[in-house]
Amino acid sequence: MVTLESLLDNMPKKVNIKMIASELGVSPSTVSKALKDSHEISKETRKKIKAFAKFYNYKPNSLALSLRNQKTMVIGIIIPDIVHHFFSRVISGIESIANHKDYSLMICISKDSYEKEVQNVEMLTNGSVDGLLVSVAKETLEKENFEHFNQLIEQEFPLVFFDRVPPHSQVDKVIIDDIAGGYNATKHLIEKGCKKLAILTTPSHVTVGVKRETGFLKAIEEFGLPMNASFDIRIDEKFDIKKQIKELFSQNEIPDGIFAVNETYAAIAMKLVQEKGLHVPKDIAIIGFTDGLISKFTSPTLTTIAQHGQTMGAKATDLLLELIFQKDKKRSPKTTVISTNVVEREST
Amino acid sequence: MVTLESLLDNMPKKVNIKMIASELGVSPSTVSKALKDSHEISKETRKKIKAFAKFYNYKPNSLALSLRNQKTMVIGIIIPDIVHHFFSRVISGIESIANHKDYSLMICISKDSYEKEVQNVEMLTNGSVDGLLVSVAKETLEKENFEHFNQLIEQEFPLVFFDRVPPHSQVDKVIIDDIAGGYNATKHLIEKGCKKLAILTTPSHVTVGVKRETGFLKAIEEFGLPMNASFDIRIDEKFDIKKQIKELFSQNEIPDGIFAVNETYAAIAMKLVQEKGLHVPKDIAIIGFTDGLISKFTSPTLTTIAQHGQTMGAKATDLLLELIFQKDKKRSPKTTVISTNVVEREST
DNA sequence: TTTTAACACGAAAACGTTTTCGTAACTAAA
DNA sequence: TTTAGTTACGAAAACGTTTTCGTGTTAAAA
Repeated sequence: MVTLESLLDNMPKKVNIKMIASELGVSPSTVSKALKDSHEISKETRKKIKAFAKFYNYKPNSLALSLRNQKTMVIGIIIPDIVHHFFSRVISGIESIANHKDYSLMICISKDSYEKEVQNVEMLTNGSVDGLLVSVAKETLEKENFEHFNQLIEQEFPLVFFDRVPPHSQVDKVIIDDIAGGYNATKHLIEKGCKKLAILTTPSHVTVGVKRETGFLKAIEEFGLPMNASFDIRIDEKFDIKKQIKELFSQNEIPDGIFAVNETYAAIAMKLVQEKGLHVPKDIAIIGFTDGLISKFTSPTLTTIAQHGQTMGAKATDLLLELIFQKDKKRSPKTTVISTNVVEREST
Repeated sequence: MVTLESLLDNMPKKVNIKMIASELGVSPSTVSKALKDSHEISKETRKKIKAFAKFYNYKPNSLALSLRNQKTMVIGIIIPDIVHHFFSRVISGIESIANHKDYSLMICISKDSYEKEVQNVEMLTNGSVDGLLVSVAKETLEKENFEHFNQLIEQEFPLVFFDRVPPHSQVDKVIIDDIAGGYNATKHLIEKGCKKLAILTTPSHVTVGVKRETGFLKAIEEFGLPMNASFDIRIDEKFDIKKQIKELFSQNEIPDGIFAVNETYAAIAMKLVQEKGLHVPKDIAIIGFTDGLISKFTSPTLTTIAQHGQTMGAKATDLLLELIFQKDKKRSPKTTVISTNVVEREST
């Protein structure tokens, strides 16, 4: 007679339905049905099979399930960088929704490289995931080559962009209201009495930088302030950031308010201002853009525009799941805008 | 006659080998072989099939491949939290190695919950990944219940722990040399002239906190300094951190040097010291533990013990890949220790 | 002209599931 | 006693690959 213990010894690392079936002298179909409590199978057989399965800690193989069901319960993510507080927060937001609906996450990092992004897209869309969440690599935005995404869209593959999105295209996306953010940041500086505003921004292919500057210029114009061209610094991260920001203070006239389109630029600018012997916010007020950690720990603490990365991730996931479920229906792309708000601290 | 264009219209979203085979009037086996350039297939047939496949952008389905080859080329990761600079760096390190060897990443977040961790382990080990990289949840460490991992180890499932590892167990792991780190941090403070040292640490179930304190105490003893019990603050993050740190300054005697076992505690402590009207480092020197972002932007900047998260991720992945490849061979568990170093800034 | 070898391909099994369909055995109704 | 209806299970196909083995055709050697 075969005891459970002797079976234990014979059983290899991981049991599957076939093994259970042959050990119990039934067919795989019977086991499968029994484990799902199908009334096609007699009570006693069900009980026996379930007990056996539990004892050997049987768990269905997810690859086989995915192949069979034509769905993986996995969401793919492509981000430029993971060592970035904003993106971590987005991922956290994605995870909270995904986890709640029993989806797992497969994360690829493009390192802002076009080639890597293409590879990642190919990798993820060959059956591994049910849908894709993408924040586009800088290099891709520079090249303006979105062919790899267009293919997916043609194939009606569930795809949602977030934060860094392709321009002018009809796609599903979740973005920050960068224009309003830039506007509000600038307005905040103006309300604090600043008259000579500078902006630390990104090269023109980075959409978010451009939009924040648009808001900045809008406010400047609306409040009738002059715009000094040399107060418009576009930082190229390929070179030394500090040096580029220093340009701002090497002129005969210096600003009394600085709007930085991200936290790092703001923090570096603040250090430089202080090194110059000037006081923040008395001599120069500074406002940043992000919801990172740094702002809370600088001296003085940094006023910022909060981006709500977590919300962005959650919304993007909601939208993606919508796409996954009503895959058949024809629909027009949807854009969700996340609004920002000023978090006032000591630097303004 | 069937033209390529007319086929295009008929072709559904994603082509597979079967479709190619039937369109071209050959068998699936022939297609598969042709695509691998097998000399079993004639040159002309090969050329025809490859052209067709390329035109329709055929890519093999990875689920089917994984099922067939019994390997997924995916590494699973379970971490307590992703919005944490250290863990992001570890992931970045993992990714760099994994990517280089054509592995992808599947990331789960335990949120420091035991239950979630168990779910994540089950999810990932049902065929989805070839190996697992785990940093254990706080709750699991508290409960000291590692049954879910023991099962994997019995099954000889490739598994490597990093940073937060199960204590006393015979497992493969990569850890920071926390004792040496704590020792060196303390020694650094002593060399800077501090005599009354305080430590901001974690509850005793968090191994890393305990180890850093062990190093701290070792240095204290070695240099013959007194240890004031009320200078040993164990912070429980369930309550207000700031309030707990304040305890340190509410006594009649206050320390002249503080060792914080992480960056946040250090930064908060520094703020508090300054609020008290005291000077860092003149009145009180502070050293932190981490390689986060905050340290570089506080005023004064924070001296820290660098943890090299990226290196940790890379080493853990190296080890895991080793396990995956020599899965058969019996071997004894290996522990890799990452050494730390003092990064001196202005706070000491 | 027969045997051997090379060539070019197809059939089938396998990876681990689920589900549809078929059917043997038994029970209940006609 | 025949018919109809359950009950309880198994066979087989399907998801998309790869690979082993077999085989019909042709060309070269005997």
